[in-house]
Order: sequence, then C-alpha cells, then structure tokens
Amino acid sequence: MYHDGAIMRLLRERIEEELTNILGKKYGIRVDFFLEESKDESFGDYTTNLPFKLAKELKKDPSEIGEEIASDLREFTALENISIKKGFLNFRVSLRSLNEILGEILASPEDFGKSNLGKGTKVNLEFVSANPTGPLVIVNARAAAVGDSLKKIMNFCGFFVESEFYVNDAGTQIEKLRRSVEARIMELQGLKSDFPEDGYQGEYVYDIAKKIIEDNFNGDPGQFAVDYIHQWQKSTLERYRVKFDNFVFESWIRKSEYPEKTKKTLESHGLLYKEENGALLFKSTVFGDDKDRVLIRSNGEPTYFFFDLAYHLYKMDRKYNVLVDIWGPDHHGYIPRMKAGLEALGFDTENFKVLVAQQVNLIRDHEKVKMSKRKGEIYSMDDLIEEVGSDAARFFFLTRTVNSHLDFDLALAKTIGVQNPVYYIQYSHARIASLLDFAKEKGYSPEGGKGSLLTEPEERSLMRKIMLFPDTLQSVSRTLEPHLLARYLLELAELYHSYYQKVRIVTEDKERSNARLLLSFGVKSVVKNGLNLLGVQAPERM
RNA sequence: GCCCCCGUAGCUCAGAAGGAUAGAGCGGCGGUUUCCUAAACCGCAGGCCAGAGGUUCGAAUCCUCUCGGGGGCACCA
Repeated sequence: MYHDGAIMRLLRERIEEELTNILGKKYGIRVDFFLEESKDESFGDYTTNLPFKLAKELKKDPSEIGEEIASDLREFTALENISIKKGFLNFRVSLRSLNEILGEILASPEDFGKSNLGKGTKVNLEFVSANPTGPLVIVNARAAAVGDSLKKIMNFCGFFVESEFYVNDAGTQIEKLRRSVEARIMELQGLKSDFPEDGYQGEYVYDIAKKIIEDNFNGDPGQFAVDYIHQWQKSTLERYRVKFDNFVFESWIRKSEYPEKTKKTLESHGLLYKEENGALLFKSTVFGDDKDRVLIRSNGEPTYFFFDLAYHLYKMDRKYNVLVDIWGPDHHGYIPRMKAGLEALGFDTENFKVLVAQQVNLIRDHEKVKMSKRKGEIYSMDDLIEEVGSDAARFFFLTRTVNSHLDFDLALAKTIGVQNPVYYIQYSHARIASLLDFAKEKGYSPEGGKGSLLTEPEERSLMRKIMLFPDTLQSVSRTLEPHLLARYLLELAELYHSYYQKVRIVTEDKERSNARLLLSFGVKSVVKNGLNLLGVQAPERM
C-alpha cells in the first residue's frame, strides 16, 4: 500500500521530529509529549504540551522553556506565529505550507490522507461473526459499519488489514437449527411434527424447509440450512457494501490441527487439569480470569470457547502483528478468558484488542421499537437497509463511539435536510461538483488556482481543516474509533457551507476565482475520500 | 452478590494519556433567496459536566464512596 511517491510525510510528523531534535540537542533528554490540533484556532494550528513535560524534568518554569524551544523552532520555515501561552507552545502553519497541500490534492486527489503510520503492520480484524442460524440483526449492522470502515482507514494509514468473519457452523445451535428445519419439513408435508422447545421460530425456517422439499434435497438439512443462511447473510452484507477478505468456518477449525495444538500447548505449560467428572479445564485464573474455563465438558463435548481459542491460534499462526475482534454486547464477559487464552498460547495481549459494539435501540415515533426474538419478531439488518438505506445506516453507526449504547432514530435517518448529517455532508460534495461544472463553462478551473490568493480568514480555516484530515485518519487508526472521522467531515462540511454562503466563488476576477476553485476542489476531495472510508457514497448530483 | 459500560444543554451525543473561556447536531424562537444547488446560511436561548469526598499549581477527565440506567456473570454461543 505504501508508495513513496504518493505519500508525503505529514507536516505534523515533520514538526514532531523537529521538536525531538531540538530536545536532544538542547537538553540531551527524551520525554513523551503530544502535538495536537489546537483547541481553538485562535491559539494556532498545533499545540504541544512539551514545556509542561520538560518543566517537570528540568524543574524550570514552563514559559521559560517554551521560549527556549521557540527560538530554535523559528528556524523551521513551515511554521509561523510561534507563541507561548500559559505554558502551551502554539504555532501556526505558514500559508505557503497550506498552499502546498492544495497542490498535492490537485495532483493526486484520491491519495490525499494516506500516510505510513502502520508501516505495514499486519492486522486481522474480525467482526460480525454471526451464527448462521438466522438473519443478521441491527447490532451486526453496527459492527459491520465500524469494522469495514476501520479496515479502510487503517489501510489508508499504512496498515495491512484483513477482515474476517468467523462462521459458527457447528455445535449445539446448529443442531437446534437442524431440528427446527426437520420439524417444519414434516409439518409442510402434513406429517406429525414436534417442533423443538427452544427452536428457531422465524418464518425463514419455513422457506428453507420449502426449498428442501422443492429441490428434493436428500442430504443433511442442517447443512442445507447453514449454507442457505450463510449466503443470505453474505448478500445482506453485499447490499451494505461490506466485503470480507476471509470467511473461516468453525467446522473447518474442528477438523484442523488447531484444537489439538491448542491443547498440547496449554498442557505443556501445565495449564490444563481434569475434574473428577471428566471435564477438562483451562487455568485461566492464572491470567486474571474470574474462574477456570471448561474446554471439554464432562460428556466429552468440547465447548465453543475451546474452538474459538483454537481459531485464534490459527490467527496467530498466520503471523498477524495485531488481532482486533469486534464483539456484540453480550460477549463482553468473554474478554478475560480469551485474553487469558491468548496469553497462555504465547501472544502478547497488548496486541489483542477487543471492541464491544454496544446495543442499539431503534427509535420510531420517540419510542423504542419492541422486538421479541422468541416470536421471531425482529427488525433485521435487511429491514434497516430497506428502510433508511446503506449510506444513512452506516453513517449513523459511525457518529458514535463504538463503546456506547446508541439510539437510532429511524425518522431522522430518513430525513432529507440539515437535520440529517449524512445528507448535509453529501450535499457539500454535490454542491462543489456542480460549482466546478459551472466554473468550467466560464473557462475557469482549479488547475489555474494560486493558493496565495486565498486570504480570507474562512479560507485559511478551510485549508487548516483540510490539513488535519490525515491526522484525523491516524487518530482513528490509533484509537480504533471511526466516529472521529464522521465528526471531522461534519465540521468540514459546516465550514464549507458557511464559506460558500458568505463568499462568492466564481466572479469576474478570474485569478481569485481559480484560487477559490482550487480550495473547493480540495474540500470536495477530502469529503469524497472521507465518505468513501466510511463506506458512504459521495454523489455528484443531489 | 461479583464484573463491565454509561450518567455532560429539553433530546441524541462529542470532549477522558489532567490543562487555556465545557462543544456539536436536533428540537425551540427570530431572520436571510433578482446572485455559483435554500438539501444552505446567520442570530438568540439553553449547563452547579449525577452527587459527595480526595489527589495538586490545575479535575468533566485520575482515586474512593453513594445514587440512577443498561449489560454480563453456563460444562450456551
């Protein structure tokens, strides 16, 4: 993914390096500090807390240290307006540097935002991983939006990410599905059937049964049902524009060498023991879990956890540097045991991250949509795509931190207008597309634009915001929180709409118009790249 | 009972490696269009960051406790 030509080193990275150099030369020490977007644009573009950090080490006044650093930093021509306020070192990026960024975008719009933060780190990103026993549901849609977007963003930042869906196509739930289908087949054929107590009630079980009868299928109805549902889930994801790199089947894991390998490894570390009733347990408490976990039940049946652990060993075997799992809200109690397992198998759990995609409440008419899984009354991911569309659905999931509960207002997601952030952002893109067409007819174009003519304060704010796009993507990669990008785009669109209203872009002054078109083109490119990274389309016309 | 997440404007949520006057959207109220897309813009109102202690130059942010909401505590997955 990394091409030297296409990826400029970020300005922020260059400033960081400059600060580190000064630190070494002047004080001969290293300290951790941050360099971040200034809280308030009036302070500058970037801020560092370096003086505070040094003050502690050197037992000196932060302002004094700030001055010392500032005097060296003034040599660095990309910066200007270096100032110290209350111990913070602030500076602005020179207009010239901002202009250069617009030039970069013009040269290669689709590459803007790329960086090499990941340095090729190999990441396995597992998400959705639903049982093939029914339709995908809302929380799957949330995980899919987050996972797919993270993958795209991290790849943009120089990671090598593979997305993976673990299919639990074996075990007791599948057995239950098989019995449910069999019962429905009997029922449809007018035979006496006894539907399992806790069977799958959904209408789709009838569909599967019908299909089996129609096709004269003689094999295992359980396997037929699994294949059917797996294809169904895949087509749902496709409509949502999510495509997985890998599907790993539990049935395959069961037959592979990994269960045995897992057992042997744990055994060799003395981490297994048998209870009197014959159950085999893993001493996960050694690694901080609440209790030891059963790998093989007293009846000889292995647990889900055992195969899941074996599956994670398979991931380790494929030499990923980092493993990221996105789980549903009902799995968070599962984290300590998986962590313990990975540690026991020799994986550095610093590089194992679990995101819990929290519960989603659907809101219709200011009330929660009630669902009953037992009665088969569920609002599925298909229903959501049908009702609000993939763009709005994906964007809404990405405006919140992964970790917090989310109220999804169906009416708002369908609204066309300011109220709905998706359309608001898309509109900025369409607006600029149309503007560029209009300008073209007059013989104007961004190619002829000189950034130096962008002297309005709003123009500087926009350039500054554009500059912060790659930084935002890096933040997402670091924190695994794609909502940072959604919010960034909202702010960018807001700045542009406001600018557009205030300042006429295409005027009789061709030079100035071209400069403004250059800036507009920059905004358009960032919006487009940003939306694409969120899996949302950027329309040319609305 | 134990564990996890959460409690910030009327509503939905940002802000959490401690830092500069606490932000946004929606909703509410009031304005803007002979002019490049009004699917837009501008203005106003709205807060004891659940509460109480503590840590220090400084706390929405860290620690302890209390209250309130959600979820998890299987030889289910």
